[in-house]
Amino acid sequence: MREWVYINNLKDYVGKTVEIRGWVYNLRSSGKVRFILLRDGTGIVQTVMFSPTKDSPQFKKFDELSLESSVILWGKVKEEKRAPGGVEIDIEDFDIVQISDEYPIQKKEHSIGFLMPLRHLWIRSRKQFAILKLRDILIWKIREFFKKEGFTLVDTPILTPSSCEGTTTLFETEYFDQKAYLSQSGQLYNEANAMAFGKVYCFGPTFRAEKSKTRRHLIEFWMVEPEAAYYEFEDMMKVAENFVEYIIQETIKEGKEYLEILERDLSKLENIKAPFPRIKYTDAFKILKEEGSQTPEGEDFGGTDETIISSKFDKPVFVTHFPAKIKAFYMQPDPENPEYTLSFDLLAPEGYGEVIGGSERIHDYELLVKKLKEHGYSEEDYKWYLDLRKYGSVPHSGFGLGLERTLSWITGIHHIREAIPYPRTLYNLYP
RNA sequence: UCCCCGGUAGCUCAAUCGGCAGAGCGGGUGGCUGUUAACCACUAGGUUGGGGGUUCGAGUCCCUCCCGGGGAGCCA
Repeated sequence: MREWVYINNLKDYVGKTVEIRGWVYNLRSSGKVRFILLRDGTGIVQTVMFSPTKDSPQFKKFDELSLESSVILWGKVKEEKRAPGGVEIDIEDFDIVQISDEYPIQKKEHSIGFLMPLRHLWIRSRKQFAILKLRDILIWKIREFFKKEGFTLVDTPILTPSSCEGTTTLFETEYFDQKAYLSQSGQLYNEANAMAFGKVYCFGPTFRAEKSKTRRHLIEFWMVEPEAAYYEFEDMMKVAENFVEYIIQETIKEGKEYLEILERDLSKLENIKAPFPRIKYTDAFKILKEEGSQTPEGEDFGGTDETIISSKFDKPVFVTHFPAKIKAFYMQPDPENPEYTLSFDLLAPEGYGEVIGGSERIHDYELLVKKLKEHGYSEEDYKWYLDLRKYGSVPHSGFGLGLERTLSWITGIHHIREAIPYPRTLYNLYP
């Protein structure tokens, strides 16, 4: 295979003739000068050609080009202050691979209703490209953290026989002659895995058939969920804050060039260092009442409530000890007051809301059976899960972090649908 | 599911009290030796989301349906 050079490496080739393979990002011409802005997935470079006559063969070929046409180009790399990016290529020749049809996305504002059905093309745009590059970096940093901390990746199934939390928001599908459900969380399997491997995590897509229609919700989203045996409530909160500090700081370090494209105010992120403030649910409600929230105590917070609480802090804030009746059946009751649980949410600043939900899990067999029944689940369906409390049960804790919410926060974007390549939202299943 | 806003050229939008359907961008043609979402000139481009109603006359008012956007609830 013949070798070619990627645009992000061009500065190493100043003075040399290189081959570039890419797509036309923009075209400009001014009499006897022609510019092709070429993009190749690693960056954009301006290329230029001159001709004393306007009907040279190269100019004729240039005039055939349209936006997003695919092109292989040869030319000499030079430093050029006038060019965006600092280097430019003097075109020696180029081959057209394919002339693009008239490209629907223009270099101007478009409505989201226009762009969403063109998502497969929209991801070529600078901002969308930058967001998805940061997603890649963030995912690697998440894996890196758990690798360093001695957690084992143990994958959990996507097709599952029963629910993890509630049944109203499950996607049901046929599984030969049975019913199966798309996973909402790998947590129950994580608990089994933690009893085998000690410290584990799973990381994959999860599905919630919620009819939610807000900037913080996706139908299909990615969640990373650690779970550790012998880790109690406080231990897991420490993991959570160290984890968040690590993935934020490492991602902004490695993803600087993309955050610049997005014009993200980095000072707000550089401040995200553990430890994070903690506030009990009941105390959070005192704040909410002072601020005039209408949410009745004992209920879960609304999105605006989360924003009120998080605006009191310049770091993410833990809200802890939620009432048992609004939380999942498996959460360990607070020994000081069993109406409450050893649970925690982490609220991100700047209105990005809940990015983590976690808890210590019930490890006592009798108590877990009692809670299962109270929540109306069948003991039969959870037989395997109950086994974990029969064969060497230990205290254990875990949490889940929503990837797209975290990425929205890091990138500073307004709507979560841009934090995943192909968002599944209430009304969007295409493309 | 509920509340609010919207649907006019390929795109983003305008159209005063109900009175000739318009602009910018994009497309096409021509011009320009350093453009930065280039610029200049010319040019083509319309079932005003569908159906019904009121009126001499409806993009505009009324009814209804469809589609989109924003928010709420629920959650990560």
